[in-house]
Amino acid sequence: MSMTSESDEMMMPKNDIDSPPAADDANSGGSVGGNNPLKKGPWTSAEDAILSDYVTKHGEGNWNAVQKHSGLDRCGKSCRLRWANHLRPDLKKGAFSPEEEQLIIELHAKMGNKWARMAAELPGRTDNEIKNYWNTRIKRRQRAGLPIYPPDICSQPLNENQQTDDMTTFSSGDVLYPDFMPVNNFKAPDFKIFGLTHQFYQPTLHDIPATSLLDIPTSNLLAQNLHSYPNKTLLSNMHPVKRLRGSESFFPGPNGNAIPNRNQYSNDSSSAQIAQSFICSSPYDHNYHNSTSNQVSSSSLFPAVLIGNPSSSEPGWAMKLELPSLQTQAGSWGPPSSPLPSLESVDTFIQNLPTEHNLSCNLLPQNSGLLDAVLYESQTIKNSKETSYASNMVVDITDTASQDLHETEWEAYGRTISHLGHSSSSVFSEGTPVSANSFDESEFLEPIQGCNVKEPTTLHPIQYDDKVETADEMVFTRPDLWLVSDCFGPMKDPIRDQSLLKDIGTLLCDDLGRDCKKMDTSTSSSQSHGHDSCTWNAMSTV
DNA sequence: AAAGTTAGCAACCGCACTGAC
DNA sequence: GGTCAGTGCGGTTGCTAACTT
Repeated sequence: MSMTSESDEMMMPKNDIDSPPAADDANSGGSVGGNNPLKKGPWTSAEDAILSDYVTKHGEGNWNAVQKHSGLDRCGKSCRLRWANHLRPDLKKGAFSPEEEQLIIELHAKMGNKWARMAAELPGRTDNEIKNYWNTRIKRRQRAGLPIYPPDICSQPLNENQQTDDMTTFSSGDVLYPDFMPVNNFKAPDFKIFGLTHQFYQPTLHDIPATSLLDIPTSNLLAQNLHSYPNKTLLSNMHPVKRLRGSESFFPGPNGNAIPNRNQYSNDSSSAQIAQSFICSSPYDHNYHNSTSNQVSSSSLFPAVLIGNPSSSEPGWAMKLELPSLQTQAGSWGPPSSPLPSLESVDTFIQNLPTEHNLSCNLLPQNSGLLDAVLYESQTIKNSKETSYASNMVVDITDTASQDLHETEWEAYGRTISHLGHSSSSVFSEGTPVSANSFDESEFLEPIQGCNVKEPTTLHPIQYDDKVETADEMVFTRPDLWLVSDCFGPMKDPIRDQSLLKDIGTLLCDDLGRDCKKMDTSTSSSQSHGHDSCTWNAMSTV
């Protein structure tokens, strides 16, 4: 098929011209947008000749001048497109070769929808051409029920340059997760932050409140995260439940070891049941601590991933599977046999991370700056050993009555005033948009509190990294505190750290509230998937 | 063979962003 | 800091060829 200019010499589509051209408009030298009507539609060979001649004589650039001086009734942008996509002498015509197709797949796996960058890697090919090819390919494979990325692509380790590139693009907010751009109200950058979180501290998946994860359309999570891991392609053709069944080592445990899938997920229990298990079984469920290596509480698994929606076998399911995003890193994380990064690889990754400050600056694309302040503040406080801490709240965190303390603190949490003067009390009441599906306070608190009630009277040691954190180092049951504990290491000074953590938690929640406010205005119509995405945004940021 | 449908492609549009002035 | 040109990108439209009924 050809729609080249050779065939459209006589073609004059009905919409070809915006308005009837004046006889001598072409040479009037009128400015763009003036009285000079601009032609639209397919280019004729005559126009091509004019444009080619002009560019040959004057070179590329200043495209509006082309329209002015060449006599073409085309806007500069159209001229540029025509030249770039069809008239450039170095353009390669015809179908993509298998090598080119392979390269496109690989490039897309690395770059996502960066068509121009991909085109730069494919001499003679244009970004538009690649985009059209890719979109067509997606549709075709979607129809066929095939994964977009072949297994060999998914399992290919990335070279160091790629990793570096990914690190730099990490902050750009538009590279790593291009394909899970807002889909069903789930924003890609949030996941990015989530991924970072797991790199920033040791991957403790139970840090993420099940409630927030449950909000995310399963297909998104599965597709955008899990299936970005090396053997996602294999998984993508499986029923969500079967994936769990088939993935022997699917999620990293608290110490980075893969957690074997639980047998209970091998049955045909509905996703709702599974989801319920996550809601009720939080990180604070003592079952976690009592879990054997083969019998891990569902809370310690990556919750939303497991909440596979059986209905996700719809086309959209496959569609969302081809997400390069995390793959760019996941690809470097390990062989296909270990879908999630090994602890070693994560450690390596962490070692390559920039400084904490850089992290906050570069790796949190959507941070509002408040998190920077938090990190900066925390580091400042952390570094000033001799500084007496402002907080006078003396808490014996090893107190056997810690459960009461937890609850008390949790209740008081909303009233905490941070060092920056932010009050978190308004986080949910003011900052969070309240709707039937949105993330409201009670919805958030209840599961957690309910789980807090289950706080074991006997705290079991938790294997973390190379050390065992004892109960008195891990008394906090709030996810934010737990997280921060992970981030900043074991608490050496319980009093100081606790106050610090409270501040950070408060600030983060304030940030959450601010984000929610912003998003409330922009996503008010897209809250049909449980909690609004800002919830996930904020929580994943945490 | 004709009509209807679908797939693929070229082109356009709108928006966002960057860099030069 | 504002304006403009250029660029990149996602989404969409419109057309034609191929396919189906």
